[in-house]
Amino acid sequence: MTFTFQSTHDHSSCINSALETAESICLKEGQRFTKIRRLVLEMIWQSHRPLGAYELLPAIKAAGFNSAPPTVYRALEFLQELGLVHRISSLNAFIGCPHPGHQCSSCFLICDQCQLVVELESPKLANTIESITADMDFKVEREHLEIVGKCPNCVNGATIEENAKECHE
Amino acid sequence: MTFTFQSTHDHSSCINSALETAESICLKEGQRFTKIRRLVLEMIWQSHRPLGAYELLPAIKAAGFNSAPPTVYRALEFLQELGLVHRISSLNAFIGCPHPGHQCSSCFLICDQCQLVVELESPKLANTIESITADMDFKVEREHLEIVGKCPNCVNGATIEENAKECHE
DNA sequence: GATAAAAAGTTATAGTATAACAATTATCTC
DNA sequence: GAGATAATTGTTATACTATAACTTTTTATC
Repeated sequence: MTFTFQSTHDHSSCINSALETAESICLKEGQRFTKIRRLVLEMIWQSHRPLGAYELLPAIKAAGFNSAPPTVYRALEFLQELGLVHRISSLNAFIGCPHPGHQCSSCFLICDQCQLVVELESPKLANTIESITADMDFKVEREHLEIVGKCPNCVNGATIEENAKECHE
Repeated sequence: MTFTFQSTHDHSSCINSALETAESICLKEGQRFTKIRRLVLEMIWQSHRPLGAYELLPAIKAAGFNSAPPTVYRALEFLQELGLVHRISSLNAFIGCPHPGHQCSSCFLICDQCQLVVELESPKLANTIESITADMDFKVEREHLEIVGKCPNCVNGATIEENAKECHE
């Protein structure tokens, strides 16, 4: 079950399934899921909050790898190209994709209080984009919708600490 | 008439109307439309391509002002707060808003070949966002949709130079 | 004109990302 | 398995983007 802000959420299964999916996608694409790449993806999936590239460096160093910026940016670039990770451009930060391989237009719901982010696939959004661009000959290659606001937990008065303690650590 | 990738487009009227609108909005809001702010807005409206903050510095310097980064970032922040300018986060660049004051959800059509950008208001997008978020208690504060691809001119084989020569210089 | 508030000047630095080249490791071919 | 090739990682340096903090100047208000 994909994370959608609910507290009832088995996060370790998020991590495991993300790693397994990544492994099979790499296999299918003939790409190597190296230790650094796996480590970076694992770090990113530690939470449903986007992480900055520089926040990943300590873990890389701790694991005994070179921890200069190119190391992490290379891994992130690789993961993004396979659709395993997305960059939230307004935050200069990266988050795991819950449904890599799907093509449907997706959007990001970003809570500006607790920083949790949910990615949703939306056929309706795909339609909207299609209808916005169709009558003007614009050829869409990719799209990125960020919706910023308050997540259900924060709307209902959860403290940031409570939210952090829940599933989405 | 708002710019929508057409070549038949009186660009000097774009600039003038943007500056006049800005002036009246500042007046209404009790804000000062200082020379630096006007200059920055004018520079941004020189084209329908987003400009990086550092690209604005030479013009500021040429006009006799201090051209350290804070100067331009302050002006940009001011203009953004009044809705006169938007930041295209995936490009770290800024573009003039063609319809400041309106609230309807807007999106950016970004040509990755000639760099022209069109901002469109879309009630349909507003609906879509509403329907995505409504049934999950997410309280929307703002949204930002970037659609990247090829604009009609580039789809139809215009060279970048041709496109640059047109209205949207 | 004195005072307060806003804007702009100035210096320094934080944060994000990539270029370029060297060294190492994995893969492929024979 | 040895050598050639390609992919990955190490390493150093630097470019690009943005803001903090404090000073000076300008503008508005009394």
